[in-house]
Amino acid sequence: MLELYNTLSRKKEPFKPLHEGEVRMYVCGPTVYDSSHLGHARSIVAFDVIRRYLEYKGFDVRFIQNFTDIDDKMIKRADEEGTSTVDLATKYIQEYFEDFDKLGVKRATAFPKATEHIPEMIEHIQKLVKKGYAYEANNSVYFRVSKFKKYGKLSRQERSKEDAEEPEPAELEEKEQPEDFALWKAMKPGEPFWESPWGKGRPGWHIECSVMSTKYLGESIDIHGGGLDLVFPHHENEIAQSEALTGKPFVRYWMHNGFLTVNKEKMSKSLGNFFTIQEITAKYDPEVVRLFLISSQYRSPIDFSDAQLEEAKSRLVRIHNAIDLLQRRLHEAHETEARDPLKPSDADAELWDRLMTFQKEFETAMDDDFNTPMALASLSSFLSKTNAILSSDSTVTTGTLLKVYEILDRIGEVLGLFRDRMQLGAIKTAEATATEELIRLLIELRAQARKKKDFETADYIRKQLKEYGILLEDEKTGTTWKWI
RNA sequence: GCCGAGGUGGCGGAGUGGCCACGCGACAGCCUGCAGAGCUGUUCUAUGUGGGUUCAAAUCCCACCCUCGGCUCCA
Repeated sequence: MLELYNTLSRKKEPFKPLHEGEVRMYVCGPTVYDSSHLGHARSIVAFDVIRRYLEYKGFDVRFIQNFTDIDDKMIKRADEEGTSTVDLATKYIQEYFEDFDKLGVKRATAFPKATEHIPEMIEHIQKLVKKGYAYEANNSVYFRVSKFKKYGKLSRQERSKEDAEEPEPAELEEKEQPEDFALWKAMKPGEPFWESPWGKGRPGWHIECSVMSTKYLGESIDIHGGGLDLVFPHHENEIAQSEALTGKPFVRYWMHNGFLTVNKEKMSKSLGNFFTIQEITAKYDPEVVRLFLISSQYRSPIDFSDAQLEEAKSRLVRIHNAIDLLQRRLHEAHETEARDPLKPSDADAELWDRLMTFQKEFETAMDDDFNTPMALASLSSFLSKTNAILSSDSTVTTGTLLKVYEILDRIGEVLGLFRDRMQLGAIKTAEATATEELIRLLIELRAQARKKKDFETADYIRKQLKEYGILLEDEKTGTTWKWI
């Protein structure tokens, strides 16, 4: 039974989607005025794993993530760079996809942009005005917080003392109460604008998520996610805007990820202590970065350091080695069985047993609010056992090995890890085939030298190959090699 | 001030009443011509401090100390 922590109740709750077998989730995406940094990756990867696990559980997941492509920061940055907000957005959205494809993040069902939903936002605001939840002042429109009685139910904050947007004296004068927030902002000279019933202007920040969530997923959705910093005011305001209009619960489960910190301080643009995803992936394999990010539970803070990335790297190598061993045994078993079918042995039984235990442990961990560290622990234990069995003299049938393979593949799919490693019989180019044959020839020569106790030649071959990035490893059943 | 998260071994990180995951590092043994990988074991009588409850507490209660975050843009 899947349980997840709901920020609304501050408790873990059993997860039951609104529509049987289907999950509708919305995650707040970035404002595309600058490169994504590792803090963003923390959030995006966390919800990617959540989404993947829901799919593993058999849910049909509709996953929407927005791009905020118009707001104060967009305008300011476009001005500084002498470009338009549209070009700025195009540039960083493209970069966003490059970064997160690299990190193995699955694409959302749709990536709606704020500027593509202006008419819907205007309509929503008009309805709020009609119902008395919003009012116009000097060509801007504000939400009347005092009218929405449940305001503060998510963040447990009394009403905000300031506008959620930049507090400007002019705005404060326009607003009835300081806690009211902007739904529509009147145009200032030189700014991009859209026509509206209140004159030229642009939407406030919060309205886009309410509108796009409703448009793509319906008035009530299952999961709405984002960073902990969005709880107030962003998500609180989304609830107000949406529920004031529909009278229905906007979101059933609010989920918020913890921060990525550096020296225990939040990684953020304003503190200047951030690393972009491009910087990090230039230094570490994206898969290492991903493993690092999921080695903490998504709600816990996670502290960045090179030592942590190095640890993740070692861990990943270990996982890869275990998979490589499995692949070799599978090929061997396959060749053997082509001649003479293998009988299931005690090793088969034990491996099978461990596999079932592993799968159960993995699911229990993930069912408990997506406890990825515990899930990884079960993986480690299982791989240790697999290594022990596959390194011993006992034989395991292809049937069992294939089952191990299948389950590892499914779990790799949930974590977004090591699946590249698992390609069986990948198609090779002619050059690659020739290279492999040459390497095998050298291994054969070295084996002959070793047989004659000519270790000088044997070590020379191994050393030279290592220089070319090829690592030889001697096993009982022969010598294996891999690229390093 | 208000709201919230957290302090676990050399390090990272789980665990919400008993026997304390898992990983990284270090060391030892097995294996090996050597190395690597792998396995096994040790490091490991770890739970911010002081009290209390209990046969039993990292886990529950009380007090205190410290760190970080939100209340202004932020994943």
